[in-house]
Amino acid sequence: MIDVPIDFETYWDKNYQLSKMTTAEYVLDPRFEIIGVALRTPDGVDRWVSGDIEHVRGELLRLVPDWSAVRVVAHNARFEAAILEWRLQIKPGAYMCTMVGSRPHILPYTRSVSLEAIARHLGVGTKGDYVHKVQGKHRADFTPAELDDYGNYSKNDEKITARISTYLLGILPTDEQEYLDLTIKKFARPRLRLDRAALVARQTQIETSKAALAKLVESRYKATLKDIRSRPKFAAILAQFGVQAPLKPNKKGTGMTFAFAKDDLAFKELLAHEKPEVRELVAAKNAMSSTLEESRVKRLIALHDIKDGWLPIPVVYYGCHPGRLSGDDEINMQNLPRVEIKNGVKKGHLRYAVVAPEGYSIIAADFSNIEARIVATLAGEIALREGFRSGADIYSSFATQIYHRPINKKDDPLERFVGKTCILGLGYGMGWRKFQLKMRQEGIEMSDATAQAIVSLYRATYPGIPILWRALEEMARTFLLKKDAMYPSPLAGLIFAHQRIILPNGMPLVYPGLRHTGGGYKFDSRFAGVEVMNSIWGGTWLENISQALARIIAVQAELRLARRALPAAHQVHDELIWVVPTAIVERVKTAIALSMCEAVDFLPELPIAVEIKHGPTYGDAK
DNA sequence: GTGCGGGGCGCG
DNA sequence: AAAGCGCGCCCCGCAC
Repeated sequence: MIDVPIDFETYWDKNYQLSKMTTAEYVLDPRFEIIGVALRTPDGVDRWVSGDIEHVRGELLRLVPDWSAVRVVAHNARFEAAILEWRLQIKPGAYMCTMVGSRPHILPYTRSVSLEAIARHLGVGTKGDYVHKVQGKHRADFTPAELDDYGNYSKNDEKITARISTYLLGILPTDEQEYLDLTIKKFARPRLRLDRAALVARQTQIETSKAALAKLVESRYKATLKDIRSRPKFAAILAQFGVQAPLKPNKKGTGMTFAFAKDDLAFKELLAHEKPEVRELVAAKNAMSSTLEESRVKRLIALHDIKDGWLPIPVVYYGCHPGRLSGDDEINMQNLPRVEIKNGVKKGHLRYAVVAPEGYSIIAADFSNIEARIVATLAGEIALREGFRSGADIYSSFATQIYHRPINKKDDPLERFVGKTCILGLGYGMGWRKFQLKMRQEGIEMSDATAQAIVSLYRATYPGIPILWRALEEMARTFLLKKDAMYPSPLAGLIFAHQRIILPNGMPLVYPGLRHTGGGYKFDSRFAGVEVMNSIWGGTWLENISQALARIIAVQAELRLARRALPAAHQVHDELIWVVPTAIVERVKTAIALSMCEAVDFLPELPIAVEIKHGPTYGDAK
């Protein structure tokens, strides 16, 4: 595979530009026009090709005879991939993106992955600003000399990209390079489709119910849905019925704010208020609080219409601190509402609109409670670990200890739920106050003493877990705070070094600017200035590490299967999604199960279990 | 009009 | 503090 760095320059103006629309919308827009493209051809020459789309395509095919043997290198490769594949019908063998490839090691220190910021950080050149001079300029508007200048600017960007790539490829393990490529292809080569009729039907349902709500609110309360949405206006409406709006401390702890969230207990209580008007208003507020489905259905219909029904999935490699993917391009395909019935309301309609093409089925495979299993294994809690391995009902077992009587899934769903929350939540150090609150929000009342007792019972039952929190703090104090420190720990091959934990796949979990202050450990936030800090302690570290290890395990499985001709269409953290011919679904499910359950090299004792389902739609595969 | 912070909600 | 954590997008209100 030979690397070909490439940089497209395309028409843009005030309203038509990438920063104001999604990649798919921009590239497939009628206004789309290639001004030119800079690339380094396999003979090592940097070139600039300019002309109409047929000319560009012809030249790219002439200069690079075998694109299947090429890895395209670009800064924001999702953009270059969309142009190459959707506009020029050119399919390279692989992609390398310097923008997302910079996220694991460099972003923690630059807080920006712009070509300019990364180039400055690495000292590999300075980006020009010619692109800002060409707003609203079509190719035909350029004089030959201007086009030449633009070509030189573009070649400079391409060369900088090439240097950044050389650096990154030197530090990114080959598995990660291959995985990064798969994330670009999830977008460029969609395998899932959208069911337009299902989307429109759902949209109509939503519109109808909103219209009915608007009518009701207007006739009874002389208010609009906008008034309901506004916190101060809603408070004023409540006051008309003698209800003082519930308050809670704001997030910064600098004052009070209205407690109008669906899980705020004081707000929830109003759902049982003696006045039917109050109950109705609170229900209306709740209905107006989530617009996810409404806006998402719009976005999906638009996507359906610009890409012939295909669903390109924009995911960001290393979008999250511990390495997981994040969403992008105005759509987060990792938070579609689940298929379930909550408070008597059916959810998950959008998942039924994500479908397999004719003759194909969707397979969704989940790692079962992978993080809790990792925690048990890292902490050396052998009984817990082996309980998971044997398929025992862990949640019921712990609930049995809480309630001093045998609990089982069928007869004691509530008690088992308490046990489940403990096993999944208390491992990261949740305190009894938050535990009690969480339980209350689920409708389970619990005294202070009971909540304290349950949290203590958890820590006493699995003492290795609190010990692990302590050990992580000790290793942080000894190694993460010290320059040039390097401790290869016995924990899953984790190496503790200055401001970072090196994971068993060689990738870092970075804590930039980590320091110990009076209030504990803090590190610079990725999302704001240095003055904004994230706090961290043993429980947080265990959470970050477990999530990072779970991510590596999922990626290893995804790569194994991709190499066996089963590239995943989508991934949601611990869930992998494939689209396969319906005729071979059962065989493929077996192959997937075997591969996903393969022992993990850096944690051989980890018991793995998967849950695999399939159906014609994503909703059915749950 | 645009950008930004806060509160909120969805998923894992 | 023996403290669950990780994201992206939405809307509102407000500053400029």
